[in-house]
Amino acid sequence: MTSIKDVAAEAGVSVATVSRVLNEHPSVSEDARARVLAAVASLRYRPNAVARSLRTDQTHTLGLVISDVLNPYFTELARSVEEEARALGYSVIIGNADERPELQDHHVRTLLDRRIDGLLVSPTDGGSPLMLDAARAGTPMVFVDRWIPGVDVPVVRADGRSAVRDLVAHLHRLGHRRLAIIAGPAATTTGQERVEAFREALEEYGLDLPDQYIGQGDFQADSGRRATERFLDLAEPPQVVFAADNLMALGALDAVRARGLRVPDDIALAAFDDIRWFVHTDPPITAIAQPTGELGRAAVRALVDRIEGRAPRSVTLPARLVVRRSCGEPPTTNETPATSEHPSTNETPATNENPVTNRSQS
Amino acid sequence: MTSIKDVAAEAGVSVATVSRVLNEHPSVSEDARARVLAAVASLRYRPNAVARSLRTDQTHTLGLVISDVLNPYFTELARSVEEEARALGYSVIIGNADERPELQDHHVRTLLDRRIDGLLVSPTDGGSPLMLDAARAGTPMVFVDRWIPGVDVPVVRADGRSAVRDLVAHLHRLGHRRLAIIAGPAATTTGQERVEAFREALEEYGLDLPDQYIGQGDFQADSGRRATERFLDLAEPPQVVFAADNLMALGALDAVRARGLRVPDDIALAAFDDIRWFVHTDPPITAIAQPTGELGRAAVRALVDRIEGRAPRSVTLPARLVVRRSCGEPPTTNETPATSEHPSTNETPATNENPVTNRSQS
DNA sequence: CACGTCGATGTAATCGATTCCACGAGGAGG
DNA sequence: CCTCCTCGTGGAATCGATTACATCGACGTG
Repeated sequence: MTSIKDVAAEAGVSVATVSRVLNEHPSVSEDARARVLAAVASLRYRPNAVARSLRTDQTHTLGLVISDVLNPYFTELARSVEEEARALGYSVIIGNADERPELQDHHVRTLLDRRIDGLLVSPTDGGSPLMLDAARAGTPMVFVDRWIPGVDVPVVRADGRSAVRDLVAHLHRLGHRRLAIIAGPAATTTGQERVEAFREALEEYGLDLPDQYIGQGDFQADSGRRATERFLDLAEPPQVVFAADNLMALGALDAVRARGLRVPDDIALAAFDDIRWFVHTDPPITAIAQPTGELGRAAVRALVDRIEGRAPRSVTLPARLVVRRSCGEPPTTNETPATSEHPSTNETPATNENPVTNRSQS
Repeated sequence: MTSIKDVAAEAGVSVATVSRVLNEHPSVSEDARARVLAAVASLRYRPNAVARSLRTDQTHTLGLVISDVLNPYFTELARSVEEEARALGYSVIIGNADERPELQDHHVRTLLDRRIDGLLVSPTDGGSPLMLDAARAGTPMVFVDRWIPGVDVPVVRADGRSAVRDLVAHLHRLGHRRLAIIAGPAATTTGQERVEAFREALEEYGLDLPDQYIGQGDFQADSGRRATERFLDLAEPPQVVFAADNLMALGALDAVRARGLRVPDDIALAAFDDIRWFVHTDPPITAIAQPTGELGRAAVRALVDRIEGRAPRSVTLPARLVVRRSCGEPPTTNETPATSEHPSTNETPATNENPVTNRSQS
């Protein structure tokens, strides 16, 4: 590999001068600069980022540890994170935790070993000592989507509360009274919050959320299937199943289908997280859409602010309800297919406009 | 940050001894080893991977440049790549090219700057000078899924030829005679091959593939929609649309639906690349499934072989037809939902067993 | 007893960059 | 004309590891 010494030799200057040219230091003569650039070009020299990082103690790299790459929500998040980071001059290394705390730890450790400049995490659990230590030790860090309470780290997330209320209003209006939820792991904030929001919304309508209508899931399709089967085995099965993420909704769909039942006629289905495929499932699925792309970008901006010495801000954006047919009513809005937009812009607006239903109370 | 010097001081030995303990060099006394390990633990020391890489000239990192992360096929590929790499002691940095050659180049450049040990690429185009240079310069490299002809780099891919023949047989048996294809970019091997395989299979049945039945796509949903609209505008529209990847199939579905037409009654649809959502679309979509996970793993093994001085092998695995209802016939096999399998093993077997249809000629 | 061998350890060179410091030339100002 | 400052430049230290080489003591063998 050609190094800065080779360039210096070729250009007839010292390595210091080469470095100055490369870093756009002002005091370099026009002559020297030209010779260096010529040498760089002719040798096809590229600076060794490893050496540079060692010296400057910065890698211009962000770590992103997400819970599950196969979940389209996180895929989209990862994509927007990379995009914004690139715009700000950073690279991103993605670690996929697969909802497994020990894998999450593995990635956090590897990323810290590589001396990434900052860490974006969507924690799978309540936080390992490793991660908490890193946060306390001053590693620039931002939580995205999920977070860990009691840790002094900015959080960028969506608030689904109002959208969940819209959903319950919608369901109530359609005559559904027995509503069940497939929850995420209790160790995650999103696992808890969505259940709470759901319960609170039900209370507004005088509805109860009995324990047997709370399925325990782990954000994976399989758990959604099992929880749904259990619901269907009840003496009085729920009329609606609300899955706390898109994969569990997929599993629920499997379970319903395996019994020869139909959505929404026999049982209604709704999901947290909207994904493009929901437009084309049988039936199209009513879902709560997060402003995924904006979340990713905001998270990167917060992290980079922190890294570059500015004060990072926590951000909470609203989610919104997208009504389709899986709960029983044909959509009243005419929806443009998600795929009709350009891929790089196909995300749901952050505004909470156009809720299909007005809530009956505040 | 605590460095090896701090550990040495704490343990009362030299940095050399610390390094030896950490690298399991045999000639270290039991006493010194114990003191070093104690110091490492009490200081929570972690070696600086950047410094280590600079000295040893290896990063234990692979680069993976894929065409489009939002495409579930590539997401799954990326996941299996990371998994196998981790098992072999490597990390993976993913670069998403978004089907844009200049972005692909950006990522290749960044990865090379970081001195990754090897590169896994699924090229979006015919190959930029940058990538070709890197290959010639001896950067360990392996192509996965797509490749660039005329470059001496091992290729790990699926052969869809026989599955495409099975598909055409299936379509022919259902009485379809006017078959169209939405092709991928001509600059990609998969873009070309799938059209060729399709044409050859049609010829076996005495069928023609007129130019107007070849839609030009770019592997993105939007192009699938446009191509399908053009098909539907023809005086004699095709009876079947075969999309060369799953996103274009999604676009095709959009287009058909926007016209108020139904699949398969008004027009049949099939896709290359099977994804779990195809089980639940309306209707479930007949697709050609690649052994995605096995491709990823084989690619990593080939690359690591190359890196560690063994001879890498090109690998070609068969794809297989998965019949669902989108072409007109209820499936004759009872399909287990994709989500019933454990997420880490939910991939299609590499064998070509169980084709629903026997071809009428070889 | 002398010498060679081997195991344990430390010193210092090295990887490829950045950057502090010193130095010389040239220009401005007194 | 001398002094001082600025500009351009090179030498050398530095980042945190690995590793070649030197050293030294203990031990086995002739």
